[in-house]
Amino acid sequence: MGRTPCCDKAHVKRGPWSPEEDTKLKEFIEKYGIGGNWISLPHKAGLRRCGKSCRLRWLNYLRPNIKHGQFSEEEDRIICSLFTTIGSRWSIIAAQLPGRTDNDIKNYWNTKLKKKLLGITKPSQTKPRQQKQHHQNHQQCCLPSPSPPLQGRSHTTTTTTIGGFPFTPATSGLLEVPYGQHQIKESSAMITLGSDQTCSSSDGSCSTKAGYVGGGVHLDSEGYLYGATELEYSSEEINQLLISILGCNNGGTNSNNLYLDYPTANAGREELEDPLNYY
DNA sequence: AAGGCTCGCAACCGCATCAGC
DNA sequence: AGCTGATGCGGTTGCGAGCCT
Repeated sequence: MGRTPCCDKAHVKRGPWSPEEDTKLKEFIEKYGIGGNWISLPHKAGLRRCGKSCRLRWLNYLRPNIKHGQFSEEEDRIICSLFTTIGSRWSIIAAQLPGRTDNDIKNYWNTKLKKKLLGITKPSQTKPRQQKQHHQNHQQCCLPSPSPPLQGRSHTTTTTTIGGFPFTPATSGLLEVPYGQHQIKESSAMITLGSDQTCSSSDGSCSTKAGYVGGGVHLDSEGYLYGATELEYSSEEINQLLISILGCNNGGTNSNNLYLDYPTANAGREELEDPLNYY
């Protein structure tokens, strides 16, 4: 009945790691690597710990080049940008932030960023605790509204406003969004989650893109956005995506028209494949 | 000064996925 | 193709530290 436990819980130590255990684990791994597999490692290293626990401790704390401490503003921006596009896929987000672990980012998001960005102010008898944080101005950045990550894709053809821009869905071809004078933030353009090529559904041509932002939208080197043809978004989803890519403040400079060309091939499809499966 | 409360973070848990047989 | 063990991942929990009354 049930699954077999990964280790004998009665005979392994749990809870916080002691400095001695850290040293043992670190020295063992530096000398022998993980020595075959994580399950057998604790025994070989002379630790009374579960293999999973050893792995976690190594990955999240002991591994070289782990960055601890405050997140920079740039890191904040990358996190919220990626969260907006791909949701809580912490390992993917962590891969974009050298030295940060998925656990770190998850904790940071859950305890700080989420509250900041969504403007959650818990009714409380007491005054909010003084934050050790260095920056206070993130409410204006990245998340326009407290909506869930991209999911349950829906098709829309209504004219609306996204990111402060007039938004005009057209009927054919490729999603193409001229930015005008808006600069693409470099880090967003460098995010790479999937193929670096997209193909036009209208003429069949393919081109290499400068960046793959996730959620099926590509940036090319000239500042154009391209949506993969198999994807569709509601205007609200694109709104989130663009705000996260363009940065915080479009500041009402809304003189540029954005055009969204939906591939006609997908017209009428009730349910589309989850684009995240393509990664 | 002490007790209560809140927050942040390390660690745990269980499910999903991968890899080898 | 199916089974089993190992690993990866994301959600959740528990504890310690700091703040408030």
